[in-house]
Amino acid sequence: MRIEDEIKQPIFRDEHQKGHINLVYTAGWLQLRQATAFKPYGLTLPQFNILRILRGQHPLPATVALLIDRMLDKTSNASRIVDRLEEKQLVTRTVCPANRRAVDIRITATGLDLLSRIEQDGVIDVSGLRRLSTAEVQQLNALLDKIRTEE
Amino acid sequence: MRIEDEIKQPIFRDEHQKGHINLVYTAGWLQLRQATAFKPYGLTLPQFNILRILRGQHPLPATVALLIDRMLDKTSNASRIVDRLEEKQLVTRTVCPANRRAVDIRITATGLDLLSRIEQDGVIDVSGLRRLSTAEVQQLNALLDKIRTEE
DNA sequence: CAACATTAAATGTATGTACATAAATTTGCA
DNA sequence: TGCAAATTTATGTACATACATTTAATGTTG
Repeated sequence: MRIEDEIKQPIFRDEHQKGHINLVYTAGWLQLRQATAFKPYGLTLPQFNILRILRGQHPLPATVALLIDRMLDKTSNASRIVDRLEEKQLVTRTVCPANRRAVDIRITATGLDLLSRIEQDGVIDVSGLRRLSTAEVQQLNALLDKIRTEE
Repeated sequence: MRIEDEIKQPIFRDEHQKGHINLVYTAGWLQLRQATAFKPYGLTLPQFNILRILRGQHPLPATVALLIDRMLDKTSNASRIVDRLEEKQLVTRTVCPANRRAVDIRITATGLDLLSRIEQDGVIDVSGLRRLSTAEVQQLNALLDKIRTEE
């Protein structure tokens, strides 16, 4: 469906405004689809993303700072997302012995199991961008990188 | 900056996964820029968007249902965003006489003034997509619409 | 070494998102 | 008419986002 119809706005100021709105709307569309897919497993999207970063580190621990560094949303509060994962016993938190200010965060066996179950069920591998060919995705990546070019 | 460097992930599973992450990341980047621009005026991005819809209706009222219909994020809670705008006296709420279930929401003179001040300051007209040519934005719009194609 | 700055994480507060449910009103139809 | 269904908004709860502040540990420097 064209963006004009999705939000019932027939006319945009210009193609750039329409592109901006389309971009934000499409990203939201993708994220809602993903969030819905993870819901049966009791995970939100940020929780899932942090679990995956932790699996990437496993068996080494990650600190909160490392999680923020790798997260898409730098301003989100990794500390509290880890709270939720800890309550569900999907991760552990221990004071880092080498630097007692830092906290070592590790994925548990339960957490690893949950991730593999999600993957076995094929939840992740269905790409939200499957309508696009590889060439089209490359085009998209180039355009997006260009948008974020600083002066 | 390339998305690989933004989130310090050197390798993606495939171009599609990279595109997905790039899309979500870039939309967040755009929204954070916008939110920062509106902050000096005491408005959040959703609040600003609702104010603009109300101005589009002015002097006719809008209902909550109409706001939801035109919002990018259909699941957000328009009622509570209107709460904030009402507290700031930028909008009024009155029971709709023709249908007492509905609520007539109107932008106030203060609200209209605020919007024109924001526009005079040139906050909105600086497009987040100014790095792209018109042809590139058209390409982008076509790709985004294709992503959201249903089976 | 003591004082001060820096770093790492947690906490506080306001707002927004996602979804379920409630309350009031209107509509439709037996 | 009367009553169930549908409509419209508001409210409740859990979680996330955005940003400021606090707490504790570590570094730095006179």
